[in-house]
Amino acid sequence: MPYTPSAIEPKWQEFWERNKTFRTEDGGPRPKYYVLDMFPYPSGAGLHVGHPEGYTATDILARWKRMQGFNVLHPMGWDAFGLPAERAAVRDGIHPAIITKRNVDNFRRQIKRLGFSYDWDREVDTSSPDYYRWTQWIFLRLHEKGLAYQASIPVNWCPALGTVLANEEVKDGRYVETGDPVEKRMMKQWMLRITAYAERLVSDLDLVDWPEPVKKMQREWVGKSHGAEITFAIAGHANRTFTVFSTRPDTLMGSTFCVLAPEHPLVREITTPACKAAVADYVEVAGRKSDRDRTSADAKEYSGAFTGAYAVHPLSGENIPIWIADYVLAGYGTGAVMAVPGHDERDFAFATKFGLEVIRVVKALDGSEPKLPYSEDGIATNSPGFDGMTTEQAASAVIAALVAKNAGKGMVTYRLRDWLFSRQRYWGEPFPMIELEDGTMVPLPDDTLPVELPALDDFKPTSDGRPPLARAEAWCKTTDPRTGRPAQRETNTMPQWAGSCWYYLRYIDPKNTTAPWDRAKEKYWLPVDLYIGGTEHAVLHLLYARFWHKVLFDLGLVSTPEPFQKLFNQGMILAYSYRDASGKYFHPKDVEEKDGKSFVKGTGAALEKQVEKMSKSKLNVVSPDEVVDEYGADSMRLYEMFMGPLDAVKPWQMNGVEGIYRFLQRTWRLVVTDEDTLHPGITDGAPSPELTKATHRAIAKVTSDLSNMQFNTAISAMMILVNTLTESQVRPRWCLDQLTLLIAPFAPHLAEELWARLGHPTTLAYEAWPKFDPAALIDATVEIPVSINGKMKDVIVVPRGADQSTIEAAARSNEKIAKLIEGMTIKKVIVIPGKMVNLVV
RNA sequence: GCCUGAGUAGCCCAAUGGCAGAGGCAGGGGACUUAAAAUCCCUCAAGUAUGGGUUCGACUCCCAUCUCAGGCACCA
Repeated sequence: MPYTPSAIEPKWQEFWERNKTFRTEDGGPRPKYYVLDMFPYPSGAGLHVGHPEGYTATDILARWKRMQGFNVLHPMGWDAFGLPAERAAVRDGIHPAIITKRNVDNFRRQIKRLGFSYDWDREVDTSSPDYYRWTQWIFLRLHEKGLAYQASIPVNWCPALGTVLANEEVKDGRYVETGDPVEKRMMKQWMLRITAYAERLVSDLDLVDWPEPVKKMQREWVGKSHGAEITFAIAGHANRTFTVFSTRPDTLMGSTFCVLAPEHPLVREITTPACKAAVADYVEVAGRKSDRDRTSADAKEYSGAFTGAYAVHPLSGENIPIWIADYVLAGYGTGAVMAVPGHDERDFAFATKFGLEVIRVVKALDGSEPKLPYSEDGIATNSPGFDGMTTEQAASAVIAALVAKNAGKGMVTYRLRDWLFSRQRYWGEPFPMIELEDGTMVPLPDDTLPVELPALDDFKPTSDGRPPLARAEAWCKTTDPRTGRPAQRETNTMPQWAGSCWYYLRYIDPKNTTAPWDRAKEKYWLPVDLYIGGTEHAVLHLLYARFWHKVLFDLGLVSTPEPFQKLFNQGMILAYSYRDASGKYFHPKDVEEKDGKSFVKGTGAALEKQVEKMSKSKLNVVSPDEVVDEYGADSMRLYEMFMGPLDAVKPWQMNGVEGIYRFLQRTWRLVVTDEDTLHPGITDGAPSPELTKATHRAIAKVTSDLSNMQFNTAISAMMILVNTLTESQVRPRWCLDQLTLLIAPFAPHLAEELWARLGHPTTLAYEAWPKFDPAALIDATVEIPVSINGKMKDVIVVPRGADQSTIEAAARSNEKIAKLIEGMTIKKVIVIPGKMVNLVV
């Protein structure tokens, strides 16, 4: 029988399912290994080939670790709450739960076809009441700790979506997912006090084995900065002060004016009558500007208005003017800055525009006076009492002087803001909170959970702008279970991030009905040993999940300070797309390529070929289904790993799959003939030295590549072994067994089938991983390149372990080399035993 | 603008500072076949983005530049 994935793959998938081959026990003598995928949002479009990239990598490692004797936890589930299902529900009039179930079923089907060794008994679904009951439970713990609160704040309101968005979801004034514009609105919202964990979210990054760029992005997101808080009195307003934050307190003596954000609460009060009109105008204009306009990079045009008021410089006692300008952000720090135009680009640009005084208070370290604005560190100057000090010394001295005058102190601030945690949506976790008649918001007791979503058939916000849940009037109207008094349910829901903040914990104990997870099981399984997913979650998901985990840690509910010990980001898979001169895209099946150029089939019109992100509109999406249909799951898996390093961005090439398919066929034919018998060359005898060595070499290479997650080169090593065995008419069973075990994590269906045909009665999922003998890899002789002036000229063969003089003699007596060096003086000979010889002439 | 990462045959990609090639695709040739497909065998090809530097020796280390990808961008 020729290699027929469509026959053997379903067979083994059924076998694994029927025998619960991959069911995981919680505990036992084997060491544990928890390998986790970032679970998918089950979209209506189904899987594309990017999803299984990470899943294949984790599956290979999971299978490999099992063969190495680890107790492996490898689960899968669904991040099932979310906006797309709700929008589809509004559009099609179908309940989001039904849409979600349909999508989940499709995702599960697609994933199961790829033969991943998940323990499906642990599948979780964040939109199931059994799951979100515990999401609500964790929210109550956050609330108890004072980490969840309501506040009326300016929020990012997205009119197109009819909901607010977290700061992280907005970029350049638009929703990052859809590009819909976002505007500021004051609203009462649930907030989570993630800022209380800012310091630990930064410092604990030292505890984990994550890619440096991701750590950096998280550090920058938290944005820790050291400096001083400085209080300014206001001339003529005896009881009024304002506070600024500065990272450069050493430049305080160079502060020639102050700037408040237009929204600063003091603006109205301190503005003098003469300036009132101009200031009011400016506040109005600034308020109307969108975030996008206010921060757009090209709009380097500074604007502002003078309030007429003066601040008292805390050290010099001089009066300096107070301006307002929208380059000072109301939401960051104190919403006010001391302007040091000599040493800050923005202040400099502003001072230039409005003719304000600029003075130098920092010289370069070499004493020179670089052009202003000069924002590097240096030596203080023009700063009575601090002259001659370095930036660092001056900063501490200024802080000390401020402390003495009770006008400031050293301070650390963070860019991180509290997390806006409510959405005006239907398809999310309801808050387990009720509002009493007196307006107080109180938590529901744990034993009333879950607060289930009410049945609705219209998921739009109400006509008066309240969230969809407000439509469920009977549901909203409730009583306080403690007092029996009437109450209203909270109608906001949690954002999609909520469910994904703790799913890795639920996998540990997914069926527990009395607790979110069992403590002993948690202690056994955590932390996650390896977490693989895309870079798109480098900040948001990972920061939120770490925050929740730390809260749970402080509550004694989890035993590790960090949830994910090692993180790895897979690179994105791109695809070729074809576009004609007018910009119209063509599907690859309508394209033919000739001499490296692309043409439309039929018409012959010339096309541009480029590599782009897969997208429907570019007609370049590849679905795993089509690949599995044509080549099988094993080819799909192997090709995804063979394309290149896991973390590289790389283009999908269908004929690359073809090459992999051919490799698997060759592997198959080593063992099975087209007549469906065992290959006649298979023997039980000892393999030849050559085949022994080739096999040991493959074992060594695949093993070390797997430990470094270098799947592409591991596959290459297996190809070499297969090619070597193909050349041989004698096929020692030992070699074939070893090869089958090596390939098992990568192409498990093929491996199981060959394993069975080679006469093994049980699954190879728990067979011991092959061991190699380092001695078997050593050759009796080694080839050593000989170069002259660093250019390789010939190769000599010497016994392994030959000493320098032997090698040098061999090199000099080599016919070709001897001829080349004839008549030349050898200035120097470099011999690295076992490596090379270099003659310098 | 700033910070990362990456540029190696036509393409995807390998190479502890020591023979530029492991593997795959595509191309060429051959065997098998009535023929084709499939299969098997053989084979072609770049000197590593560019310019400097360190070294006996550089794809690898250092500096500058270019291109691409990703992240950040009034955060005081």
